[in-house]
Amino acid sequence: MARMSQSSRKRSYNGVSLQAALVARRFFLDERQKSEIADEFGISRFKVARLLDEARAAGIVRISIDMPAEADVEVGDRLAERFGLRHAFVTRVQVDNPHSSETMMASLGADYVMSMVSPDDVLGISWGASVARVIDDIDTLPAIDIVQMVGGVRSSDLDTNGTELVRRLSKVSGGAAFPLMAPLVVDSPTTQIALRQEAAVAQAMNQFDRLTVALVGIGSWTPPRSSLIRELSVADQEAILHAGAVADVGAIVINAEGTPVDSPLANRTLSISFGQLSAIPTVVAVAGGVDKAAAVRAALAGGLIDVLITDSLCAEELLA
Amino acid sequence: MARMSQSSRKRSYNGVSLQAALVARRFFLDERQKSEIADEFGISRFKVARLLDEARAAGIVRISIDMPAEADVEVGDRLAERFGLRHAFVTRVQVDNPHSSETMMASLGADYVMSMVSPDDVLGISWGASVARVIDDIDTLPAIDIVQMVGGVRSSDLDTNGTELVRRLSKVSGGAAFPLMAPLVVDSPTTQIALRQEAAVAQAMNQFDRLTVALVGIGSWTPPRSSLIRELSVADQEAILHAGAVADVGAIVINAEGTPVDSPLANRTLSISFGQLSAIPTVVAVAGGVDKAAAVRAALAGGLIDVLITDSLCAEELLA
DNA sequence: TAGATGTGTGCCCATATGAGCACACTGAGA
DNA sequence: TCTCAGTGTGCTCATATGGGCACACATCTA
Repeated sequence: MARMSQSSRKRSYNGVSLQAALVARRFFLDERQKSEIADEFGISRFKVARLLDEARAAGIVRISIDMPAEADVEVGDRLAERFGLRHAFVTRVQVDNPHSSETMMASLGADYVMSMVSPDDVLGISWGASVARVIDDIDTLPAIDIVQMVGGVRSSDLDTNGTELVRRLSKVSGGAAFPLMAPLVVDSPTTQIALRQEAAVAQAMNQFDRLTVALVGIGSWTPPRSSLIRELSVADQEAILHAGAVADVGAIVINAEGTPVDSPLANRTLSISFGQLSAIPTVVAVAGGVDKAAAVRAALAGGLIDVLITDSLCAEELLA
Repeated sequence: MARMSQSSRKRSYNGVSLQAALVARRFFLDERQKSEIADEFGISRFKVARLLDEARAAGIVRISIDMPAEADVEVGDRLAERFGLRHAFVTRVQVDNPHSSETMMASLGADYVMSMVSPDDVLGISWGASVARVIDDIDTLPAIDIVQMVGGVRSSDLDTNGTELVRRLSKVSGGAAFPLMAPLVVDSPTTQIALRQEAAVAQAMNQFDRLTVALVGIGSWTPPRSSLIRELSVADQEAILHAGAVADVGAIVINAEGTPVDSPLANRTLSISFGQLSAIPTVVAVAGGVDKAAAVRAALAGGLIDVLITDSLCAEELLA
């Protein structure tokens, strides 16, 4: 209909016509439809679209999203891109209250799991303080099955025990619970094989291949910040460290490249294997603090993780 | 696909989930498509749309448009709504430089005319300083016809003379020019009738019914701020004032209600009539200053104007 | 003057999007 | 235990929107 003069010189404010600004206002602020705006200004809807593009390109339209102050989304995105993660969430560590980041990480992790889990999913969980805190914050879930991915441990207190966590979560979900009623580490491969065949144990471990989502922590070996270490004899610890251990995920110990180390535990643990964990479509890892940076980097290198929830201290170290 | 837990309690930051904020960021900042975002977060595109609605409703998404600092769009909108105008543009008067508003009004008016005129339009212009300044700023136009709507005047200087303005504009447009080669006011109705039939005059006046866009000024009678007044004998002035004159548009004199006054000029002017002006789909009026407020209000009351370009002084008075 | 080139425009058509609906699940009350 | 609003969900289908194209016009060049 209305055809503009061909070479209409643009009287510009910030590089675009006043009209572009007016159109942008109608569109973004008044939320009118483009064709409606076109009618109002007597131009074609295509022109409206082009003016909007112009306005955005020229920076006339400024959009900002209020993020929770505690979440540093920008750094999260950088992390995600750099390490090929689907998502990375970074909580800002407050200098006056270093513990707050743990709370925030838990909250973020819980949010994420609650929002992304669908009724067809099967959720596997490992153990440890970080995982426990996330689970504490999960208060609604579809009726999905919950599977314990690593055996029980001695030293961890009852609350962060895998079996206890499975029970708590399945209560929330209303789905089936698959606790792994066996120690994480046994003394001999024979015992391991025997236990595997126990109905109660097999029932849980048979679920590993069905898992679609996993929630895990990351343990560090250098420096030692891992609940796993405390479960092992000194001899085992030394052997594993000597094999190049940098991190553990579940009970899988990996080196700096993210590949499993040659470890005396190989046939003596009752827990999910490297291959099985790798096969899970969505592995969500929670780990924060400078100490854990090397371990997290190893896990990232191994491609074990799809979603990372961490804090700014760890994130900065990873990006450095 | 992914169906969320029914009563998922929203862990809220500013009333909406963190997820909503993340989705909003992807959509508004990264300009991704909703279905794309849905895939990324593993939710349906409908959910994405709803999260976006939520986020906007909660005020998490803040959009601002950089307007030229001189244009007070908000007041313009209030004016437009209050008086049923299609558009109203208001320039801010700078206290240190009161003349700047005239320049800005001219620029705004020129912008508007240039952007809204299409090749099928026929543009009519009146006369006066404001109109002249707008026309000075018009530097591109489709090849449209330009018609002079009011006859020539004695007192106005050559530059703001209607005929001169028509020539200038038609040069820019490249279309036909229809100057009105006759005095605005003649002494007797007989002369008026005679002139009307002159080919040169009739040629222009026959265009009045074809006009689709008009650019006019508004003259004030109380207080007297009108070039028209200067064209009239004292006797005429007094008769017209006595008849309730408040404003003139072109050579049409109206009262406070916006209806034409009983005037001795009725059969003695060579210019567009009230009815003809009212019939023009888009009448753009340019007038600013506190002095003109009453006159502008009258023109608005009469529904003579579709688009108003004014300054903040006049606008405030109108809205008071 | 004629041709070449560039820019801005509306239009076609595949695709993205929104309104309203039907359904599943929850939680309260009899 | 059953029923019955209330709420949140994905789905259908009409509508809004964007990518790429062809065309008109303006400007430049020989």
